Order: sequence, then C-alpha cells, then structure tokens
Amino acid sequence: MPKAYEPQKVEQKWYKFWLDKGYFAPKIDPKKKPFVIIMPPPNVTGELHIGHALTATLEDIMVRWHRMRGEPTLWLPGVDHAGIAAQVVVEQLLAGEGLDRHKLGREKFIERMWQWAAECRQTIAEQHQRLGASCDWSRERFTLDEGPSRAVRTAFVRLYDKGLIYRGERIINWCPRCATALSDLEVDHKDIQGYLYYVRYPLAEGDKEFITVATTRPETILGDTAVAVNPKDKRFKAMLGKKVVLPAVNREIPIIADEAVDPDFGTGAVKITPAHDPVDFDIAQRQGLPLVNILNPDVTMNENAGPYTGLDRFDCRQAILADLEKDGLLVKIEPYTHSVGHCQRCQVIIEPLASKQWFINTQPLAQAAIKAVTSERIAIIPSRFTKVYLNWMENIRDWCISRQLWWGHRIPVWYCQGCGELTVAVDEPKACRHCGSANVEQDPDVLDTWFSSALWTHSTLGWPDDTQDLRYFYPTTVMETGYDILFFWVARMIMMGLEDTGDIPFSTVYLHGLLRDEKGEKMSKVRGNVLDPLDTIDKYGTDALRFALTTDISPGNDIKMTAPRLEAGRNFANKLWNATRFVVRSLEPEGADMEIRRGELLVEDRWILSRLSGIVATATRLMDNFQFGEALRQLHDFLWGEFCDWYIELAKIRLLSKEAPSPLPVLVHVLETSLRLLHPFMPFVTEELWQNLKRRLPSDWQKLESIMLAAYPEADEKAADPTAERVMGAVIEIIHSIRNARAQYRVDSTRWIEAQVYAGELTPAIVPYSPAIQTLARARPVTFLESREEAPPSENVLALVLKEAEVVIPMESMVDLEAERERLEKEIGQSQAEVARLEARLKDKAFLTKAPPSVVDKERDKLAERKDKLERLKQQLTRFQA
RNA sequence: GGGCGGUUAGCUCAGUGGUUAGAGCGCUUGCUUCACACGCAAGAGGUCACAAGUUCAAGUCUUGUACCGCCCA
Repeated sequence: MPKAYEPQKVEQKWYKFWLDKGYFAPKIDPKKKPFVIIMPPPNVTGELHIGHALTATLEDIMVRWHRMRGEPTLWLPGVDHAGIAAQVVVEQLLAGEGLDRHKLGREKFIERMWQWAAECRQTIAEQHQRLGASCDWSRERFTLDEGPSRAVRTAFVRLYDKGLIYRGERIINWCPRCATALSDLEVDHKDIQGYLYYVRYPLAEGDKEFITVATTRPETILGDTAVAVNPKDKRFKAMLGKKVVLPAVNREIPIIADEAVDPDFGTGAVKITPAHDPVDFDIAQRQGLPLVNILNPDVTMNENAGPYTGLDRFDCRQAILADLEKDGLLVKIEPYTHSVGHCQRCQVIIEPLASKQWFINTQPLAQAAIKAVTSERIAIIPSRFTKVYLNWMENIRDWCISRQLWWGHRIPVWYCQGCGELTVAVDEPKACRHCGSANVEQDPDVLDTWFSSALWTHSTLGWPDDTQDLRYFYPTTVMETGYDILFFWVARMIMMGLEDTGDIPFSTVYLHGLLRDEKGEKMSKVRGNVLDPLDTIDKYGTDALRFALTTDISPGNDIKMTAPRLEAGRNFANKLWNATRFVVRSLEPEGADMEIRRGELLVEDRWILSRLSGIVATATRLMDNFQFGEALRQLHDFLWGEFCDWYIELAKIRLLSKEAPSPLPVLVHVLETSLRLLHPFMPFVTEELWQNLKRRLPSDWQKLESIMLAAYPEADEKAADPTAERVMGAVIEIIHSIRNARAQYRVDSTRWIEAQVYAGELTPAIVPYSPAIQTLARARPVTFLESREEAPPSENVLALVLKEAEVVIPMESMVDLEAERERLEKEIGQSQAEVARLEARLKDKAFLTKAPPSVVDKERDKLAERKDKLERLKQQLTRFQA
C-alpha cells in the first residue's frame, strides 16, 4: 500500500465494479418495506454544481445506509427538461451562430434542444457517478420521456375534467425577454429606488378642477379606465360619479369608490389600470370596468397608446412625463422606494398584464396537502419549515401553468376551427369531440416545467399505469432537497401526488441548506463563485468532498464551502488509509486466526470494543434522526481520537513484544466495523480499504464481495464495559500528565524520566500498563507505589494529582518550588470551588426531590471523587510547607 | 408589514434541558518516534449577542432588545 491515499487511482475502478455487479438496483421483496428516494432531477442546462453534489451526497448516505440494513432500496435518478432555463441556454448558443429560434422554426429548434439535452444528460450522469451516487441507472427518467409525458397529459386532462384547470384572462407576470407568462413564484421582488409621480387629471366638466393621483409607472396612464377613492374618504365625496379626462390620450374615465383604496397612499385617489395591475384588475372585476391593454408582447406600446404607439415602455414613460410637465399636469415628483418584480431567470423587469392563460385552481388541492402535513403523515425536517409550508398553502393563489415557450410538454388542448370548442385529451384527437370536425389545432403553448416536476414521484414509477414499481415503491420514503424549492417543488408534489394517486408522495421531507462561498454569498453562475465538484474531486478526492459537505452541518442550515473543509476531509481519508495500512502490515507475517475470544481480552481490548459499541449506537441513533453531520463527526472522533491515537499505539507495543494474546483480531474487528460505519459517507476509500483487508485475511473471514453488501453494524450491548473504560481512562490520564510535565519542563524528547504511580484500588489493573506508560510517555522506570506515603518527601519532585491516580516525577533540580506551590494552590482553589458547588447542589432539597435519581447519583459520585482529589492535593501542598 | 433563521474560541461551525461547552482550520512550543508531516505530542484561546423570566438545573425553553441574513406580501 502506498504511503498516502490516492483517490484518483481507486474511485472509478470501484464505481464501475459496483455498477457492473448491479448492486444499485433493488430486489423487490413483497415481505419487506422498501426505502425509496426519487432524486430531484437536475436541469439540462449544463453541468452539476456543488449544490447538486450536496444533494447527491446526502441521498447516497441514506440510500447506502438503508441498503446495508437489508432494505430493498431504490434511488431513482432523473433529469429535468427545465423549460425556460434550457431554452435560454440553447438560444444563446444559436445567437453565437447568428441564428435564433424563429429563423430555425419550431421543429428544427426542438431538434437542437434534444441534441443539447442528450449531451447534458450524459455529462450529468457521469458527474453523479464521480460523486459515487449509487442510484439505479436502469430506472433513470427524463421529464420529457414518453412515460412522464403521458403522466403530464393524463394529470392535465383529469384536472380539467374535474374543473380544476381552467383557461381565463387574468393578470399574469410577463417577462418581455423570455416572452412568456410566469407563475408568481418565478418572480423576484426587489426594492427599487424610484419615484412617485403626482399627476393631475382634469375633470371633464367644470373649469380648472382636478383630481390628483400618484403613480410609479406614469406610462400606465394610457391604460387607465377609472380613478378610485375610498368610499369613506370625505375629501372626494363631491367628485364621486364625475368624469375625468385622461391626460395624453384625452379619454374620459369615471371616478369611482372602492374599499380597496388606501386613503393614506399618495393623495388618496388612485388611478385604475385593470390590464396592468393585479389589484386594479380585481377592482375592475368588481366594478365592471373595461380592460385596456397598452402593451405589445415585446413591451413596446400598442395601438391603444395613441401618440406613443411603438415606443418602448420606459421611453414612453419619459415621453409622457415630458408632455405632462409641458401641460402643467405634473404636480410633483417624490423619491420612492417600491418593490418591483423581476424575472427570476433573466432578471428583466416583468410586466403584470392581463392575458388569457391556463390556470390551476389550487385551493381544493391545497386542502389535502395541508391535512397531509398537519396530520403528520408527512414530516418536514427541520420542523420549522412546516410553518412556512402551511402558511404558503393556506394563502395559495391560482397557478398559471401555460408558457409561451417551445421546449416542454405541449398543452393537451385542441381548438376546433369549426365550432370553436375545446377538445382536451391525453392522446392527439383526430377530430373535434363536439362537432366532429377534423380541423383542430393544438394549443401552441407548453406547460410550466414545475407541472411535470410535481408529478415526479409517481410519473417516474409508471403512473398512470398500475405498474409493479408504482405498487411497490410508492409512496416513497424521503424527499431530500434544498429549502429554496419548498414551494416550487415539494409543496406542489404533495398536492399533485395526493390528487393523482390518493396517497402522499413521501413520508419525510428533508431540507438541506444552501451552499455559500467563503464570503457567505450564495453560489451562483451569475456571481461567478461556483465551485465545480469535479475540480474539487480531482484535487481532494470524492470522499473528501463528501466529508466536507456533510460533517458539522445540520439540516436546513447553510454551508460555507472552503478549502480547509476539503482538506479536513482529505486528511481524514488519509488517516483511515494509514490506519488500515498499519493493520494490514501487521497482518502480513501472521495471516492467522481472527477469532475474538472474550475470555482472553485485555482491558484495552475490552475498552475499544466498549467504545465501538457505544459509537455504533450513537451514530445509528443520530442517523435515524437525520443528524448525518453529527453522526459523521462522532465516527471521525472515535476513529482518530480513540482508535488511532490510543488503541493502535497500544497495539504497537503488544505486537513488538509478541506476547499473547495478539491485538490483531480486535484491530481487524474494530477497523472493519468502522469502515462499514463510514461506508455510506465515504464509499470509495472504505471499499478500497475493506478489499485490502479482505485480500489479506483467511478466505472464510469474509465471503461478501463488496462492503456495499455488508451489513451495517449494530451495537453489541454485551460489549459495554464501564470497568475497562474507567481503567483506560486512568491510564490515558497518567500518560497525559507525564507528557504534559515533560513539555512544561522542556525535557528533551529523547530523555527518559522516572515516574512513580499510585492508583489506589485501580493499581492492580494499571500495573500491566507499565510498558505502555514507558513507551507512550517516555518514562522509565515506572514504579507503582503501595500507598501514598511512599512518595519521597524530596523537594525536587513533581507530584501530579489526577482523577483516579497520582503521579510522582523526580525532576532532579529542575522543579521550581515556588511555581509548583502556586500550581497546587491554584488547583486546590478550583477543586474547592467545585466541591462547594456540588455540596450546595446536593444539600438543595429541591434538587434532591425533583431531579431524576440517576442525575443525583451522578452528582454524588462526582462529589466523592472531587473531595478525594481535593484531599490529596492538600496533602501534596503540605510538602511545600514543611 | 408578516414570518423564519443566525449571533458559541482569531476564522468556519457542531452542540435534540443534566459533568468543568466541543471539532476543524489558524496560533504557540517541541518532534524526520519503525501507519500517517494529509502526521505526532503538549498548550494558549469562551461574560455561549444583550436583558428579564421559567426550572432543582438554561448555550439549550419563554418573552423582549440589538445587529446580520432569508422567505412571503
């Protein structure tokens, strides 16, 4: 084995091995409950970023863990066609070639999209494989595959037939750059420093009378169909029912009263532009006002804009302002900060406008989705997101699902050119369902990508067909994704899953945090601070990346990804490598019996086995609670801080002395168990090391051909050994204290120093550790005192009072008496304070009666121990006062 | 405006009421010790943002305040 772990040499070999062996595909066993994760499908917009690596890692951890526990485990991968996002990418490619989609035509453009998607899917699959993702590639799905596409059409038709999908003219968010409608969720609201313009509208009758309104978008004056005031607002009572003349276009519009008007905004009178504002639209519906649309799809002004026709929306704004100014109708301009919608995809300012689109009436679906969570059939982790989810669901608004794009699922609606009726069907109709005319044309629009994503948990498993996969794997177990798509995706999956199948899509939602750079900024391509997971893997190894992504994180909290995190992962993989290298090397000359015989175990063996059992229990409990970060941290600390730092060091001494019993069976057992514990987190290095062990052990030691198939360790309760832990604790403390004294007194590292140990009742158990103390603390001779009095009263002696023992070190003339006395006094002071605190607590009736007995007992033991130590410290001090 | 989160060592973060609050990195000191310098050993470093409360017991629960961030409107 080389001196350092070289991930590049092993990772791809093992992935291919697993894949070829077919380990990733579940075996359907009707007697067992499966563990199922449907992977959030990455977009076909390019390559995976570090956030995808986090998703893949967390899901792989769960999947490998459950698979090792013997559960039929399905992790189904997939890719999303990503409507707007992908179309934009390919349009940019076309632009580079001097083309655009209109020049190409719809059919050719779609061909280009498919070409792009195929390349992308290939890249994404390869990247997932580099990450070690053990997903079932045989079940991989693409949202535009025939199956999921039929699911989309089926779901649409069913909702339409139930009256939950409708076509109507509503205010939608129009992105002029993407040239499509967007749902409310696809709009980012940003505060903009703008202006509030106060504009006079002259009354139609009566000279020189005005009503003044305030607006942030003066160009919309052209689309006004009323001026509204609050009915309770006395200031405008006399004006109600009168008409004003719209400036610029000289159209007459009424002054009306509506409750929705806030008397405190501006002048209290507001302009109503029903075709370009959601609030105004509602008012217009109530009041029966007409809609005047003033914009073309490219947000130039249309023919309703009179003299301004053809101007861009913002040029028009300036032109109107100039004209108002000229006519003396612009009263004042105030700086004003207001929230403006931007296209989430391209950041262009969106226009709210009335448009005929397809919508889902979401409220009936939301009712079931709310109940699924409040009844705890679906749990959200971390639980604080439950409230966020419910709040959104309870205030849900209809969902605009049609998009004026080419890339996506075509809306399954055909318009009859004969009778004008609609035919809504899963399969392309030959004729109009109403009049039989063959002259039908399909709606040119496609569906919001999230509509197909909402079906993902069941469409991937075969719905609407009654397939074996759907029956066995649905409902799935965990939906793991980022909290940023809780509404976009998770909430809608719950609604659609329930609607389509009558059952929840998953029982647990696990939401992870977002990745940030070293400055704490969200990683994004726009910011240019993205980390390419493949670069990271090339530099540090996949397991190091996975370690960096999972250790010391907690659900729902953001993660700053920095080089030191990755280095820590690489170092840990290397530590594992070298621990195994040591064990493997020790194995070579013997190759013998690996049976652990309980009766022959030394204290240190019993100690490490006890600790191992404890760590297995802890890690399993944490993983059951989705605390993967904490679980990995505990495994790391055990392996590094206990197994490597102490057990291996002690084993070295035994191996050198060649005395029976050999530590090898325990070394192998603890190492192999640890590799299995770590496998879900760090699959490559653990497999490589496990195979290295297997190769050098007798053939009957392990018959399985991969660690992936091995059982996840279970805690061995019989191994718990408090006595061994206590003795080893004392041994470690003794060694620590001697090392500390050496460092403090700057004893040359090659020099041996004498140590006398008194350990009371533990003495017989500690005596066998004399060689260990010698080697690990470089102390010789180490002698054991029968009683405390044997400590020589010499002045040049360092006396260290420990929890269970005392160590006396003759230091020749090196001890600074004054400093020693001060140190002892300081320790006594601390000790006294502690004893006092414990005594007070144990005298407290409330504590004694109300605290659980186990806690009280613990405190009593502690007090006895501290009192004993205090006594011993005091006796030491007397030596300096003689 | 409503909601959520964060504030713990120099930095990045764990800490799911019960010892003397931990880790990684960084820092100081000493080590080419026969698994590992991607390492070993020893060490320094904390009013757990602030205030009040609940509790036998609070970094942990409640309320308020401040600052930072996010979501929704």
